[in-house]
Amino acid sequence: MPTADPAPPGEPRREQLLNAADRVVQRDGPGASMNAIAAEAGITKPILYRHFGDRNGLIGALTERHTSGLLAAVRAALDEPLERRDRVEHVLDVYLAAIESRPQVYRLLTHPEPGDPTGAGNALAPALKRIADEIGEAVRAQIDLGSDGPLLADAWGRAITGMVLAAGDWWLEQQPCSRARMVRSLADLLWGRLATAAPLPQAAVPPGVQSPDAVQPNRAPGYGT
Amino acid sequence: MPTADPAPPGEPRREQLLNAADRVVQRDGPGASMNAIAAEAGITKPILYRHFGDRNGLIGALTERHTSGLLAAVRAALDEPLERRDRVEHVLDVYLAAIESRPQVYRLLTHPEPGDPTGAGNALAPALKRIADEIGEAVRAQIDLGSDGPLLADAWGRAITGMVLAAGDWWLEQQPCSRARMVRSLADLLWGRLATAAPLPQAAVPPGVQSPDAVQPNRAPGYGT
DNA sequence: CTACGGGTGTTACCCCCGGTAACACCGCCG
DNA sequence: CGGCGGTGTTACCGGGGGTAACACCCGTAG
Repeated sequence: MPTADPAPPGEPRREQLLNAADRVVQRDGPGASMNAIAAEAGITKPILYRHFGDRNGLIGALTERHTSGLLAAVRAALDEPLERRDRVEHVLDVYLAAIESRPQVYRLLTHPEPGDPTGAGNALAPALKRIADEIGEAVRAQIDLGSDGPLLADAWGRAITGMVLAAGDWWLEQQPCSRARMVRSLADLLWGRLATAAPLPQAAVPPGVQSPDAVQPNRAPGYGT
Repeated sequence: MPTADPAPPGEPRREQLLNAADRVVQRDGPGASMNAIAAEAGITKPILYRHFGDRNGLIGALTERHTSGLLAAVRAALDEPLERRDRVEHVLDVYLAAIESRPQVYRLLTHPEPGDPTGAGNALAPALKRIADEIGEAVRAQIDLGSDGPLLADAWGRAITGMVLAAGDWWLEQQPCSRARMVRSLADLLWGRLATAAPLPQAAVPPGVQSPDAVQPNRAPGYGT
């Protein structure tokens, strides 16, 4: 009994398939099989491959949908006319709110399939790489970091994104506190509270210690400063 | 011609198999197949499964080996009697040095297989979770953060680990600067340089703006502070 | 000497996954 | 009418993780 679905023409086939894929991913998490997605769409695999080439194509198209919203929200938050601390908190809040509202989608965006044996650089999924670039761009445009600017902007973009990824993952899993408090905690970290907080008494460093042999580079050819 | 290898008894079988697995992972990266590992060891799959149960068992045993070294190094760096900034830089340097010296091992530790469809919390691989705990422990023991201490320690442990993971990944891939400079960049971020650096002129916020509607929680039931 | 048990090893198989080839049907347009 | 593009199918391939069943060696106990 083929053609059970009259195929509403208002929605092109591709969109239908993506919707089906979306449903399966929401249910089974990332790693949903092509068979499962095809079954959910009421069809068989080859059609999926015709439309999307391979699994990456499908997942890519799927993530693209969800990424655009998150990315736009982050970008907007980065350009908000607020004081710097408030702007940073706003960005953090936008991200945490997004992952809180749709955890499965978030997992799809942040934990792509790992398989590829080539090179490195898989810590950040494509969607997150774009966020990292966005943050780097904002830092470069808004903050004066002297001659180190370009390097710091890129490095910090990755660093902050990874920080929020890991912390957000943990927060989502454990729910140890409210979102607002999590936002403040992370902003505090970025604001150097780790550096300025008082030491605990018994942990005080014996006075006179400065910086003996710490951080002696034992490898790495000397380029850069 | 079986029993080609006289099986040196000084090294129990299990260690031999792990060594073979190690070689394959160094060559093929994580995601090396059980067949490949078995072949490298000169045997066939069932023996591997007898010794390690399943793939996770093998990979687990393999990571455990390498993790212990890194973890011990980080722990030692965290307890170094240095000024706080130097201690943090030392920890960062230890991590970056480790991933720099053996990238494939590092990839194995940081990017485990992603497949599991259960819950969330996969952003940090087990090895990194342990590092995160270690950092949290150090923060809790060494720094006075008032009543927020426990929460901040755990959150920051994850956050810092994720930050270094993502930044380290990028640094390893792009090699944009020396290791020492990367260490300084990240420490600068943790030291609040993002907060204190001067704004670029054209990005100045119109005076009078304070913190209007930023960070308005639109979801999340109100627990926590 | 025989019987046993544990460790080592094998072949052959199962199921599922991603991906593809080959073929079939419908409907539209020249 | 003939094509042609889109939708669909069944059947298959190679390779992945994982397992069942069988075979061999060898040291030890009766």
